[in-house]
Amino acid sequence: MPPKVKTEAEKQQIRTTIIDAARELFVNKGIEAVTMRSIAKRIGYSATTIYLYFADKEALLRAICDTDMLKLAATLKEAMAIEDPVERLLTFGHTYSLFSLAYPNHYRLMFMMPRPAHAPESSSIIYNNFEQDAYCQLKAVVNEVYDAGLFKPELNDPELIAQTLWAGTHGVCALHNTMANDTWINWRDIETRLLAMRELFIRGMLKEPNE
Amino acid sequence: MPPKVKTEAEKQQIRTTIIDAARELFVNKGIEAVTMRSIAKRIGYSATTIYLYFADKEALLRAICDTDMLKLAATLKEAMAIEDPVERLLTFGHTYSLFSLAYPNHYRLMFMMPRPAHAPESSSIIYNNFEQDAYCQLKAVVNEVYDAGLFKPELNDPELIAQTLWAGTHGVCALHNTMANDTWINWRDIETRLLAMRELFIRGMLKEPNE
DNA sequence: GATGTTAACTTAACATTGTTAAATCATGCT
DNA sequence: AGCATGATTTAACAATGTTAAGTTAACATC
Repeated sequence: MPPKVKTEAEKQQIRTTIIDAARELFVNKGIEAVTMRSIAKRIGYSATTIYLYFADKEALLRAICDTDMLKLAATLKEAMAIEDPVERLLTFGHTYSLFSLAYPNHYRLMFMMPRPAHAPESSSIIYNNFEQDAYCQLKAVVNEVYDAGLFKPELNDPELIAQTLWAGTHGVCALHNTMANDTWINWRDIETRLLAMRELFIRGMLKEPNE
Repeated sequence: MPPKVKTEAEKQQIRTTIIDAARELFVNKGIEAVTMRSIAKRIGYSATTIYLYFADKEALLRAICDTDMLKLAATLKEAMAIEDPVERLLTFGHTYSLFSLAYPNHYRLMFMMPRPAHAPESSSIIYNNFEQDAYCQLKAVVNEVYDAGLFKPELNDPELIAQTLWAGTHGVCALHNTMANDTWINWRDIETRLLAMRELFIRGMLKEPNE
């Protein structure tokens, strides 16, 4: 029973319905549970219908990825309200970490799996846009701390600072994501490890109070 | 033409033949190229023969992983020759990074993909063994620096220090592994980023010369 | 030395996957 | 009424991991 002539808005609606179904499988059953047929069953469509809305599975996954990038950016934006720039930077990083802990599967998809050449125009995200691009936000926060002269004088490349901060935080989150259940390592509590990394940033990047 | 009755050594030989073939596909064609049939073709066996030596594909992959863990540990051991403990620690980390750059596919398999519950006895690696376990080596190096009193006094948990060092280094390596070709980020050179992380460690963890 | 047992290996087959080509089906237009 | 068209499904294909059922050759035993 195909009701005919779908408006563009209705098509978009179906797109998000598919994305939501895929995301649900994804979050609950893990990444390998996302099969085209299972998604289709969940929304009462046939598997091939998905191909009318997404080129292939890869495109669907990237669409999920994009919507969650937007969600991450929206979440991070809340940290922007904090006034003190240093406090804002630290909270920004911690919010990012909490996101990675709350949505481990999304985090893996977004930041731990190889992207296929990633043509930017095939993405619905506008990069270098403050509202949509979390990395852009990070750069902004870092720049404010930098312009306030609060980083150690040896550090003179804000973009490199941002990339180092990201790498350090990502390292804790990613190792936890992958190896939290590996018993051969006597892991400290994840909050402890995040705190240790934050303190490393403070001691290694920020000026001493008297400097 | 099955020549009969294989000694245990011959069986082990076939095991490593399979592993080597799988590794080769793996390194050159990427991780998704490792299909049981392609491995089999490469060594002139039938695909099902592999199942006589490995329970399933997962077990084969973990076997590759294990042998490369050993290779990593052996590589890292060279850094142990350095006398100055701080220099040794830094070189240790850098050697680790170079390994991750030289063998990105192995690195992904070893440290970026989720392990299935990872029963330690199903692994051929002896954990907490200095010769075979890279993390154990890291702990040893960190402990020496710690015992020499060269870390900042706030840092009083060597294992946490080790985990933070690992996380920071892993973060740079893993982000590079995943996103090196993402053009929406103005990546600094990978060597520059590794250096920045090392300097962060130095400034944030080690005592000042005059302390 | 014939015979049967067994280890090593292969062939055939199955279920599941992503994906495409062909068919169906309902609606809107003329 | 009839037809064109878009939305959807069914059927089918190729590839994958994996298992079950053979096949073959070496060894042991009589």
